[in-house]
Amino acid sequence: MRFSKLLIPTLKEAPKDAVLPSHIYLVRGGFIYQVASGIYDFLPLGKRVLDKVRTIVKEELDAAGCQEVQLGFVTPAELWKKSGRYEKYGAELLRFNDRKGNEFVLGPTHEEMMVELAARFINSYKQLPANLYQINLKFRDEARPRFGLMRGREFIMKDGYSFHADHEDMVREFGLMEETYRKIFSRMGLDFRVVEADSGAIGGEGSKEFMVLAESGEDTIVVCEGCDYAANIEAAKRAEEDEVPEAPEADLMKFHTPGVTSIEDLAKFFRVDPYYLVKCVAKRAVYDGGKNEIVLFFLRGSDELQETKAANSVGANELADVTEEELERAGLVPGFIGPVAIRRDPLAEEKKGQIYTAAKAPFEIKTLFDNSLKGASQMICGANEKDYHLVGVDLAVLEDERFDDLVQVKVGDKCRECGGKLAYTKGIEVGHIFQLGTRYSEPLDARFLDRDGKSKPFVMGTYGIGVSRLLAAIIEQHHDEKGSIWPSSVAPFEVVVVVGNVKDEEQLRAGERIYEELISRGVDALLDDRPERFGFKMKDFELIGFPCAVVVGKRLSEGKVEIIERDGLARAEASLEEAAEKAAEIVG
RNA sequence: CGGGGUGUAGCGCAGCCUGGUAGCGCGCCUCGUUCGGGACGAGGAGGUCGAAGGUUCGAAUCCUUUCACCCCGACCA
Repeated sequence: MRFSKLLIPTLKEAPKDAVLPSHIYLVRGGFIYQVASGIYDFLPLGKRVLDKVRTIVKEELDAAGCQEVQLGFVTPAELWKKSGRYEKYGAELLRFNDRKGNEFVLGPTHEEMMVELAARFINSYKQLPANLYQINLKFRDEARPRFGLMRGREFIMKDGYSFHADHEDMVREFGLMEETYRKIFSRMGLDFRVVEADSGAIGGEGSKEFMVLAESGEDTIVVCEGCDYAANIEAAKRAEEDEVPEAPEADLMKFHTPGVTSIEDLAKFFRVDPYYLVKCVAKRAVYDGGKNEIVLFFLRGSDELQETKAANSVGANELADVTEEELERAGLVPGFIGPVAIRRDPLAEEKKGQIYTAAKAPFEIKTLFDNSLKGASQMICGANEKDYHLVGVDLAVLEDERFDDLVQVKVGDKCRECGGKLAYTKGIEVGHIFQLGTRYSEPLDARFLDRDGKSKPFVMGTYGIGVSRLLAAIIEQHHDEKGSIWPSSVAPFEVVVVVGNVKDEEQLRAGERIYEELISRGVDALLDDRPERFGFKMKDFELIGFPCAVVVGKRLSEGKVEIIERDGLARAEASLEEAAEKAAEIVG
């Protein structure tokens, strides 16, 4: 290919609306162009990279025994209604009618369609297992698309679905896909972590995400400094703390705490560690069909609520904030909500002094407790009365209440695997694999006839890769202040042969010769034969980020050319004869 | 969806406050000179000033409405 014939509109200035390096360099390098919010055109260079990424994904999946198919992008709404997601998916699902008034949606994911396909053609256990995938366009009408290809509305995704006769076989395939994904991302030169993940609205039992480590990542992941443990913060767990702060000592009693409502103020007021305070987080849990209720989540004052865990725990689709007015209407006292009420012990009435017993909370609202409060004693909590807190509360009285893991792991918490320290890091989600089970096959009635002659729903797994997002993720990890630095495996071209001055016949001929030799060696090469000045072409090489440049210029008179590696910009001299070989070595 | 911001030539911007009929840099076209780090000179093409309505003799500029895009947050199989 000749640079002069290719449409590569590089830009000297960054588009004003781009903030991430990947976005800036993809636009400046002439890879992509924004058409509308979250929708991009791929120009020749971008398309080449996209195809290379796509090819790697396809090669590895095919090697793992998967079969590529392609499903319709426009899908009948009927299928979505059948699975119950037509309503549930919400505003992200772009709905529209055709000329006859039939309802359709633009596919944001294809569980429904793929299950339908499997149900139609897979009838027997003899056809199982099967793993079908596609690399296709998706559309999600995101509330807030951003960061170029990182979070688009229209994007390319590889989505795969496996069908099995039993759970065991699905788990085996899940493991195979994890291995396959590791190979795929390694081939792209990515530094990534496989993390335990929340299953989200798609449901399912086991789920892992593939996170490319990058500061600009939108996901926070928890990693252990001592072992391999890594998890999305939405799913991260920690070991129980064994070094706890010294407990305050007090008998159960009501304490006047005028205006003291925040955990911070309470800790100061009582001079106790927040570990001994009971924090209440009130949320409105929203369920299918818009049903909702107020739920109170109780945890230690030293912890924060992890909303995804909390929502999963009550089976809600989402948790919304609750206003103080709503709390008051529900009979609660904002700022002084506690899990128990206090009442005078009637038997103790006659005795001197004040003796109380804690009882269940005086309200009929769903409550959930974090595991760390199980059997906690010497706690301080709201008294459900304005300006009062209870001290010396023993939560053992809550034995039959519902406990669950609700807390967000903090930096410095202890690892469950090895006891090491947990830390935060940022990641870009480029892959996600789920053990789905029968979540879709059941409602969509996708069944097969098993060995024993019984009809059973498929046991499924589902596996996704954000193909277009990968372009952004790769640049986030491979760039410098001059531009992108593509790994050879996905570079738009592996080597660019820069002719210093095309009006110099000798230079042009030498450049063409090296270019031809590279091509015959199977190297994906580009000849920069544009009638531009030397510096201009070098800037483009650095901006676009071809892994290697062969510069044919001034020193050609001595039979020498220059070979520059993009990563680090190290230069080496080579004779005209050995240039192609050396360049091929660098990108090989 | 809440908060903030921006829309003027392909890109980046000035002009707006204080209304008088649109300008700069880059890019693009032609010619010439240059030719190892985004060259120089001369000439040129290109804009319903996001859209609609209003005020005014006159609106890029003032007022109203609306749309698009970006950022922070909420949300995100």
